[in-house]
Amino acid sequence: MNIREVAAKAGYGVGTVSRVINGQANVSEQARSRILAVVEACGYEPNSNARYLKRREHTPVAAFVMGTSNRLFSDILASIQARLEASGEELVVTYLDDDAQEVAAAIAYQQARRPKGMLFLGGERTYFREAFDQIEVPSVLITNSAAGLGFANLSSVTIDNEAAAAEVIDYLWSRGHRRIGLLGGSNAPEQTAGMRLKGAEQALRDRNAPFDAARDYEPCRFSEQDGYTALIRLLDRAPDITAVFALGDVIAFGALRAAVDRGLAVPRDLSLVGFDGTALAQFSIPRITTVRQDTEALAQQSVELLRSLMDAGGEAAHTLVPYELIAQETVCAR
Amino acid sequence: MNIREVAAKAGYGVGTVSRVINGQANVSEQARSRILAVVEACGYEPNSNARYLKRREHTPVAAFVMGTSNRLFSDILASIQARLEASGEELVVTYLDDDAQEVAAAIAYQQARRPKGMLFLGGERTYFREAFDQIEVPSVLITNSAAGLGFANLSSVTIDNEAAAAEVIDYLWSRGHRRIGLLGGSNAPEQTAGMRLKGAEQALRDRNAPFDAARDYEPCRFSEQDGYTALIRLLDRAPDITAVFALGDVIAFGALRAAVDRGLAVPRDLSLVGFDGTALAQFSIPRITTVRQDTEALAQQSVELLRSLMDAGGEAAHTLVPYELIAQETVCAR
DNA sequence: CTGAAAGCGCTTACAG
DNA sequence: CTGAAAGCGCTTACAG
Repeated sequence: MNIREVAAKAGYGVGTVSRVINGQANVSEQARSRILAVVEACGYEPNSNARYLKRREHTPVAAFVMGTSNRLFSDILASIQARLEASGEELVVTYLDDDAQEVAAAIAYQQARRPKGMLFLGGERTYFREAFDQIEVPSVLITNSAAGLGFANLSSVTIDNEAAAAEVIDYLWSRGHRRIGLLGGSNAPEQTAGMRLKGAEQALRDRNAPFDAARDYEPCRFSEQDGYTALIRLLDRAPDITAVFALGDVIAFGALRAAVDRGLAVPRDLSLVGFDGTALAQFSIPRITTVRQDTEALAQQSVELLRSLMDAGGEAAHTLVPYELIAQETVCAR
Repeated sequence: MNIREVAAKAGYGVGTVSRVINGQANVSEQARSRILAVVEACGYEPNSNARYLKRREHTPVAAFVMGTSNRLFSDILASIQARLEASGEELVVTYLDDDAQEVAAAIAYQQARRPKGMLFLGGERTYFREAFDQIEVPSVLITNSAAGLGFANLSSVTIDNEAAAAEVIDYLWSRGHRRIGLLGGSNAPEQTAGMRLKGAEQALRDRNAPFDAARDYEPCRFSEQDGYTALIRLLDRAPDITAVFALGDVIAFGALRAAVDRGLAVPRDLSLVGFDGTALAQFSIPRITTVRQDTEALAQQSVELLRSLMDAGGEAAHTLVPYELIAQETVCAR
């Protein structure tokens, strides 16, 4: 079933059918209703390849997700998809490795499929700075800031990762912790987790805390298993730490299990803070003290920013959404 | 940059360029290398809309995921995407509500985008029976069986949900539990969770257990929060149950938290079994006794079945992958 | 081995 | 308000 068959059945030309389908004004009521009836009866749907080819507009919005086990990202993604769908936009999701080069993947994707827009869930500023100039479509970086990078087609929406991480350190410090371990992400300087690492390190340095990254920081990917083994390694190396700040809930969740398996009571023997405020932290036993990111706000803002960029004339903007340290059950005073 | 420009730069016709790009044999070595050089230099990538339009082959493989918080599905999905990508196939993911009509969504999608193939993560046999005849593209149902439905273009790969659920009941029974509550999914008869419900109910009936679905079963969606509130409702209604079988880990995880908040020690006061064998069960405190599904096998088989269906001549097949009841820390004897 | 031409299914000026 | 025609960027018989 194609547009010609619909036109024939309805007794109009294909141009008129096209106008009806696309809701254009200059069509008679009679033509509209007759054509709509045929479309309805046949269950006709326009071929999107032909449509996009003609409009030179191409495929749907593409999302690149860093890491496959990050619950925060699935939550945001589901909300973004629902919002996009509400306005008739499709979303194509590509999962990348934690340490993949997201911008390189996006460049290849852009060439092949010409998406309307692109969304990055997680990302490293360094990669954007170096290669994003090859990206022509409207894009939004989510959970990291693109401010200062100077790309007219790249907006961003994020919490202030550095400040939030500093607040975690402040919180632990105020509870008497002096030897604090850091867990997760990589030390790639400008990755989402890297920004948190930076904020935490700076806060420790501000307090003249005895922090030595080589000993007190253990990088790992965003998965429970990686968080588990990373904490084991960290404890082996720095057994005197009294608190651990995991740079993501999924890591904290694995670390919590590792601590318990080591015979450490949390928080009595070891305090633990996560990051993201996902269901993992909320339903875990004990509940994990964490930094809550508002996934709905993140999703809503990203869609809005993308849309503004896609409408000609929209300018890149960098939005900060609020975060909140939620004191739950995995930190106690020293 | 389009194929005509490449042809002009290389000094050949567009037909020859097309043949080179598509790796066809009947091209001279000289033409191939000259064209490849131009392609390389310009970073040319063929426009996929035009390509798919022409080939009448259309867009990439589409996956429909039932529910947005189901960790099992994200695990399978990541593995499927990696496998597809290895053979140059793209995957487009659509998240649906737990209770959406996946086949209706697929029909609309098929009309609009003509995917090469479709994958369903979760699904209800009833919907397939009623409407799948409108689907023309090769498809695979994952985590539920399509055996007996008789569609030539629908394969399936799943564990035996009924048998696995019966085994859980058997296990709880052998540990002395007589009043067993069931939690999660809907009573839609042939949904993935519904199959488990069916197997569990049958096993209880086989033992003449005093099971009354209206009282001892509480449906809910696949999320921690829903599992949490569902267990509360179940316990309010049937306070004498000694064990709960949650039809998914994500539900069990929320239920575990609810039990503890109610002052029930798990497993001393209440035993709990999950389903799926995800990281949630593996890292939870206590570790949740669960039925492990082999996500890698599920992913590998689905891709294989889909590929066989896409290669002309492939026949629909219905594969059962093994499951394993993993006794962990949330069940004790009565 | 190669080029010229038709056509995939749409949308959009252009006439009328 | 409507139709006929061009053209989006490819692939693929068809000649040569």
